[in-house]
This record gives sequence, structure tokens and C-alpha cells, in this order.
Amino acid sequence: MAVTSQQIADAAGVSRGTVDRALNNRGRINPEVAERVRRIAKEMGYQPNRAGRALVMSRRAIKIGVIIQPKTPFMGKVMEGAIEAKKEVEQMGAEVLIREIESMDVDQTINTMQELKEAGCNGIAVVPAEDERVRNTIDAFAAEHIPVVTINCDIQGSKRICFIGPDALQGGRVAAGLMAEILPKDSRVLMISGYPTNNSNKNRISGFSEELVSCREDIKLLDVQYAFEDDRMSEMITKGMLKEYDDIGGIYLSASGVQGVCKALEELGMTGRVKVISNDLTDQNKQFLREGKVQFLLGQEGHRQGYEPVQILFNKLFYGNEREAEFTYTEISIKTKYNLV
Amino acid sequence: MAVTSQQIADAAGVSRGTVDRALNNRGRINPEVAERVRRIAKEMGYQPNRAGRALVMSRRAIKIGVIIQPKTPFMGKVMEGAIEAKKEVEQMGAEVLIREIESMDVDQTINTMQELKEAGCNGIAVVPAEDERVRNTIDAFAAEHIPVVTINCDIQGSKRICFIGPDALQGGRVAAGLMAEILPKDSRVLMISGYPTNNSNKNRISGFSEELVSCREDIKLLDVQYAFEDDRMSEMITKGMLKEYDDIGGIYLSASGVQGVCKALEELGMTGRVKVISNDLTDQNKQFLREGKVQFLLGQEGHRQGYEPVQILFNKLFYGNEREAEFTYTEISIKTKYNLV
DNA sequence: TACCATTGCGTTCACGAGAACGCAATATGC
DNA sequence: GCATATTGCGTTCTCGTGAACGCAATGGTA
Repeated sequence: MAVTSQQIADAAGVSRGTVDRALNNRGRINPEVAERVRRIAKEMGYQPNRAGRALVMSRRAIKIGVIIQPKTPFMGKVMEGAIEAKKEVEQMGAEVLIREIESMDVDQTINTMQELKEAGCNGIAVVPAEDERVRNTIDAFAAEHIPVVTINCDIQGSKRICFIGPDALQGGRVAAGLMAEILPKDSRVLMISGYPTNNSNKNRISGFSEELVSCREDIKLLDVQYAFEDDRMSEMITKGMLKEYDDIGGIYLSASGVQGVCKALEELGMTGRVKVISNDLTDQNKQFLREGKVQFLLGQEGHRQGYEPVQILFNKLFYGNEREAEFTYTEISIKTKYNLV
Repeated sequence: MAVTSQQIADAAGVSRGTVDRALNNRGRINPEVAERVRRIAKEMGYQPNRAGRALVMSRRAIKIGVIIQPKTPFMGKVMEGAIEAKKEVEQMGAEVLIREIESMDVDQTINTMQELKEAGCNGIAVVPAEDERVRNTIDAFAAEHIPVVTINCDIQGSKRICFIGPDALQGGRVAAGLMAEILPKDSRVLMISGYPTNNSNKNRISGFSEELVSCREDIKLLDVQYAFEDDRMSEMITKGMLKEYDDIGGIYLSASGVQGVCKALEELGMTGRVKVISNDLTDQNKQFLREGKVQFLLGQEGHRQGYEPVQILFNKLFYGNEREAEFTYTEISIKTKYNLV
């Protein structure tokens, strides 16, 4: 059985209160006694009982705010993860407020952060819009000792305690590695991005193109096309490009637009002949994967991106846990029609 | 903030003891009052506080036994997961005994199970040897209300409360899907299994061959070769087969033996030309993956297979949780040189 | 010397849930 | 009609921890 603080107290010949003062450096204790207690606690391998601690901590209201971006299938996964974590920490007496903001708007992001702070949140997890003002707000929160965790896309250099999300550059490289394996010799490859301003997108495209060029010299890369996450746009691009070049063997999408590409390929009767790889693991795209219209989808573990930040904030507020790692890249999972869940 | 049983009591105009009797069906209560309390609890969304419950439950010693098979790199991962779960549940007052048995021996498996039962374990997680006697022991434990969870390889039809491990058949199919994507036309494929008696191996080979034949009619499958998890054996097989057939384009290993295959390919100067896919995600094999000697490795989430069973048993013993799903297949992850962790 | 501040420690309460215990009021047995 | 179950409920203790409180003994100041 686990060692209790009472056992430490008995072994040290003091009271439990003294043990508490020694281990939590609360002062009002003879330094020699404190040292002895700490030594004994270490020897006996004392670990505070999580349940007892949780119970007493339930008095200080831990309130965690979560800000999630507009409703996309991926954000739905993030939401699910956040809700699961919410249920768990609520059983420990904490409170979680989840806000879904309507647009990827900078003002709304900042306003919601302020609102959550005023509602008494002592920790915030946020899918941030990329902007200097968001960075400033994060830093201001940090200065007020309200820890912030960034989700999915990081605000580099800001004072968030950590970032939970995928390594976009690597995400592109993984796609490139797969493309390199399945492409026939001397093919041309089309890259379709979302918004040119989105950092994740940019990084994925960089990772993809650099890696593909370096491991398959025979392949010719077309210039990046921007579909602005619009399926009609991606359809048009696909049709246009396939008409212009007859040696396109693969299409890579760094963001959404898979549906448009599939539609174009189908109408041109090239489904399966042109390989499609995308970083957008949505339910709709999974269906295309099952049907063989898409060869690989790369996932970013949305569930974990919602779940982890809440748990990290809870642990920090609960135990004063410091997290050494500033960045936690979630795994990049490769999905084929066979290993879908 | 979360609702407490005291709040339910106040709302219902009764004492907390009555609420407890109503919600836990402990009798000695007016049925009408019980019904009213239950209704109010439901309305107010009452969920017992996990910490409070844990604290009071720490009196009844929850003791969980874990039996892990001989030291292989994969089992090391399972062990890590089990140790992590052990730490977590020990903070809740439970106890976890982990036993690593030396060989995949049926007698030793059974003896260790008995030993753990005599040590007072009220739940067992075991990586079972496949044998009728093991099945009988599991059923006997179930009859004594000691829940058993099977890890990694299931004893089908036994009275384990659930199984945590990969779906071997599907693992083979995933490999086949990848092989089908990367193989040149009209190639021959070599399949190397471990022991012919091992069910997981058998299933993987079945899944692989059935799926590959069904989606690539041009491919010719060679008869399954057995390397008995021995690298010298797999090396010999590879060399022999490559000498006999010059059109082998891919090698699939359902178990270990990757090193031997890589060595053979290297000596024959065919590294990279012959595609290698294996279900054995070990650190050594990861190195081959990084070096491009292996194209894909399929993982079975060893960590989760150690972690989950302990948590499931803890929850069952703690809450009396029934788990509906008898089987929990862990995800089959696809690893390339780019998404290794 | 009288007074207050500080130190060093033990004691006690609080947290939420489970369960034993106790105590009335009613029911049953003879 | 009295003794003894049984029912229905409130009260109290327990778990382990954190923190407030209390109380002596000492230190310093006027």
C-alpha cells in the first residue's frame, strides 16, 4: 500500500502538520526537523495521495477556459477531446468553460479570452488566430499568472506554457515520403494549399516540396495552387491542371478541398490513376479513402489536441506542475482505407 | 461547480445518508423517497466526486496483477504502459503487482496467475499463452469474480472481461494495402511468418494474403515461409527465394526477422528495390526504417496495451464498471521514416 | 518586568462519499 | 399487551491532504 503522510509523521516522531510544513516549505518549522522529515519521506517513497489532495483542492475553484475555432469537422474532434477532459477534471472539482467562437477573428479571440478571464478562469487553452495582438494578449495573461496553452497552431515566441499540435513541416514531409513511394517514374505533382497566409499550410507545403524534391529527382513539382479551402476552387484547379499536363501522377492537399479534387478526377475518369494525399482527416474525406479515391490521409489527432491542454492546465493549477517541454507535437498518423477507425 | 450529494439531500429535503441509500440501492428506504431522490439527482446532473469516492474506497484494498511475457522490445513498451498506469492508480490507493515471466510457457503463466490470486489480487491482466489450460484458468478466475483482461493476444471464447490488443487480421490487411500501393506491376511477394502455431501470426498472414490477392490481381504470392522469429532463418529464406525468383518486389514479415531480411537484401544489393513491410515495430526496426531499408512498419501501440488493462481493471473494481465492449482493438499505426517518434 | 512578535509545533476542520451505527416509529410474534 | 424485529431515516466516523488555528516557549523592545 502507498505511504501516507501520517506514516511519515510517525516515523519522524512529529505530527502530520509538521510533515506538511516540511514537504511544502511552508515555514514555521525547525530547519533540522524539516530536513529529517524530507529525508524520511524520500526514503519511504512518499507520494501524496491524489484523491486526498483533490478533495482538499476542490475548495479553491480551478476554472479552465477553452476557446475553440469555428465548426469544422476537425475542430469537432478537438471539441470532443475537450469535453472528455472537462468531464474528467470536473469529477475532481474543477470547472471548465468551453467557448466556440464563430469566425477565425482576431478580435473575437481576444475578447473571448478577456471574457473568460473575467469569468474567473485561472487557465486558458486557445486555438489562436495568428496575430501580433493575440501574442500580446497571451503575454499579458502570462504576466497575470494565468497560464495559456496554444492548440493546433502555435504563436511562436509568445509566453504560452506549451503548445499542443502537429508539426506542420513534418506533416508535409510525411506526405512527401508517401508520395515518393507510390508515384510512377517521371510524374508531375500538383500541390493545393488553403490560404497563403496560414502558417500551418505554408509549413506543410514547404515540408512536402522540399522532401519530395530531395528524395525523388525524377519528379516535377508544379507551382503551389491556392484553393482557399473551397471545393469548387480545388475542383477547377484540378481540372485545369490535368488538362494542361497529362503526366500528373499525384495531388497533394495541405488543407481541405479533397472533395473538389475527387469530383474532378471522377469526371475525368482518372480516379485511382492520380494519387491523392491530404492532411485533412475529416469524416467526409475518410469516405473518399474507403472508396479508394484518396490513397492516404494524414491525421493530427484532434481529440488529443482538445484533451491534453485541459489536462495540462488542470495539473499545473492543481499541483503547480511545471511542464518542461514547451512544445508537444502530436503524432502524425497515416491512414489508409484499412486502418481507419 | 459540480453537484454534491449534500446538495441533492438539501433539494430533496432528506439527509445525505438517505441520498446514498437511494442512489446505491442499499435498501432501508421508502421507495417513494428513493424515487424522488433519484429523480432530483438526475435532474441536477449529479456525478459522484471521483476524489471523495477514491478516498473512501482506499480502505478496500484494490490489488491488480499484471503478467507480461518475456523481454522483447515490444513487451518493454507494454511494461512501460503498465508501470505508468500503476503509478496512477497507486495514487488512488490501489496496488499493482507486475510479474514478468521468463518464457512463453503455459505452466508458468498459470502458476503466476495462481500466485497473484493468492497474493490477494482481485483483478488480473495477462499476456496469455495460447492454450486450453490457460483458457480454463481464466474461466475459473471469472467464476471466483476475479476479472481477467487479456493483452495483445486474445483467448477467444474465454470469460475474460475484455481484450486489449491489435486486430491481427486487420494488421495483415493494412500491410497488404500498403504493399498494393507501392509494388510494381507483376511482382512476386514473399511472406515470412514467425511460428506457424501463433494465432496472431496466422491471422496477419491470412489478412495480408487475402487482401493483396483481392486488390492486385497481377501480383503473385509465394507460399508462406516460417522463420521462427530468427534472423538467420529469415536471412536464409530471403536469399534462397531471391535466388530462385528474380521478380520478387516485396517482402512482408508478420513478426520479427526484419534484420535478417535487411542483411540479405544488402548483401544482394537489392535494398530499396525490394519493398519491405513488417508488423514488428521495434527500435531496431525503426532504425532500418530511417535508413530506408524498410518502407513501412505497422505498430500495435504497446504502451496502450500495458496502460489500458490496468485502468480498466481499476475502474471495474473501483466503480463496478461494466465494460460493454468485449474487444478493444488498439489502433494499427503506420510508420514511415518520417513519422517515427 | 511587562508586553507583544515570532518560532515551532500539535490540533482541528474541511473536502465528498461510503458505510456503520443509533434511534425512533411501526410491525410482528407469542 | 409486552417483547422483539424491521423499517426509515439522521448522525457520525473514515479515508489523506492542506491549511487555519491554538498554544506554549522563546526573543526582542520599552
